[in-house]
Amino acid sequence: MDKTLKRMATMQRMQVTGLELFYKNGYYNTSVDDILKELSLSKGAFYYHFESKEDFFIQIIENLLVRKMYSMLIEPIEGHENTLDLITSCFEEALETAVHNELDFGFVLSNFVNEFNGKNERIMKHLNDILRIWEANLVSAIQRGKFNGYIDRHVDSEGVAVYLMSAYIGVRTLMVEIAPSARKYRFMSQLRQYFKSLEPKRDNSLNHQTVYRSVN
Amino acid sequence: MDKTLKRMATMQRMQVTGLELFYKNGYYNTSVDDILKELSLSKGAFYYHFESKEDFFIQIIENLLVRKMYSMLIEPIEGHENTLDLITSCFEEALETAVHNELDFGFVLSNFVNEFNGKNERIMKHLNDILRIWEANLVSAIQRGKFNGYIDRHVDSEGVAVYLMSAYIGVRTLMVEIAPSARKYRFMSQLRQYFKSLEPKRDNSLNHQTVYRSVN
DNA sequence: ATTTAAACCGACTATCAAGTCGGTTTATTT
DNA sequence: AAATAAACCGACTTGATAGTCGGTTTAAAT
Repeated sequence: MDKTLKRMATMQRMQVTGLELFYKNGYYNTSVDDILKELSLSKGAFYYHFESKEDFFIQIIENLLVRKMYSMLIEPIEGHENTLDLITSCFEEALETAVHNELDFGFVLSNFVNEFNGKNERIMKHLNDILRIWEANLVSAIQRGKFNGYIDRHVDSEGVAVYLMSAYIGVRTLMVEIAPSARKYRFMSQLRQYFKSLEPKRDNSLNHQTVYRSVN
Repeated sequence: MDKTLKRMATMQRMQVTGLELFYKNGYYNTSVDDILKELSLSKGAFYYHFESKEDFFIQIIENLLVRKMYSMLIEPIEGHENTLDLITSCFEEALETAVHNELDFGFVLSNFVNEFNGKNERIMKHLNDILRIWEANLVSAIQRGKFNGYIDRHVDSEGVAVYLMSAYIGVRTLMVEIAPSARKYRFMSQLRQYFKSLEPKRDNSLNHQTVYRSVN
């Protein structure tokens, strides 16, 4: 095998397993040896490829977390259809993977925010960057929704974005132990209820209302 | 000083400082010595009063966390006035203490849930108990609101409770680093918007039909 | 086949943290 | 004042864990 390929493959394996264990047990509670044991690799291999445990983690953020966030929570809401529908099914899908105990990267992110807050400034910077991207993307989705007539013009886009992120992060915390599936269902119902209240008021513009109805 | 009093005083001091440091740096990232150093006490004193670090933490939960949760997030919404107003001002107040970097016990709780989830079953049991109490209390508050005519009868009480807890826990996670005050303000606005949608509808069953059908 | 360097091994060091324990101080009782 | 026990001290043990480093294996290049 090509040397560069082998290098990439090994690093990739380490990062994937690393993320799994870091998420499952926490960063500080997972030793480098834990990861290496899982892969039947040695300390030497690890420190040949990575400078330090911290450096390793930052590479995981950049290579895995960021990409997954994009594909799961950012790209799915970039279309020009009804924004609220897009966000609804995006959240629905992300929470469904969570119910099945798969990695839900939105939560992985907030989980790490909790763990590193006030402890590791360097890592926090990377995590906050992703949060900001997520927020910015939601804001522009809301604005698109307003422009296209799916959302009332008087709605505060930033406010909705913060509220959505809050709700998502929070429900994932609540889903970790108690009745994940039931809580997901209840959460999604209330989210729809909330979204209802963001739709254009009748007195505003009948045109957009019709657009909405036809799409629905 | 009375022996029993001295004992209580020392234990109390240890627990208060312990909670502060555990919250700030995480449980696993805070050593018993860190706490003792802060208080100019020794290992001997600690293990004279507590069996282990874990036992110490559970006593903190029972003596400090539970009580504070009650006084900050449970008792304030127990009245018979407009439930939605009660919850609004309760959250408003709790988030305001958070803005000023004081201990916000709702978040302390969810923070610990994140840290111990999958790692320490015994501690998780205690934390989940508190979550359940919070939830049950919210549910009965919503039901009271329905009974008193402040909330629409068709609203799903459990759903609203889960949604509220989610939103609260989530916004606190988001407030840890970026623009806490602005986020609090935006969050509260959207919460009010959401609450508006829970108020009784003037013309009854037809509207609710539409609401529930749009769930697609 | 030989060379060379990347990839990997694993014993070792240094450090830190939980918990132990024999001894000392402090305050109460008699 | 002496006796007694609670409260506290701090050196020590035990067990992790991050990171080091000299040595070995593997595979591409010549």
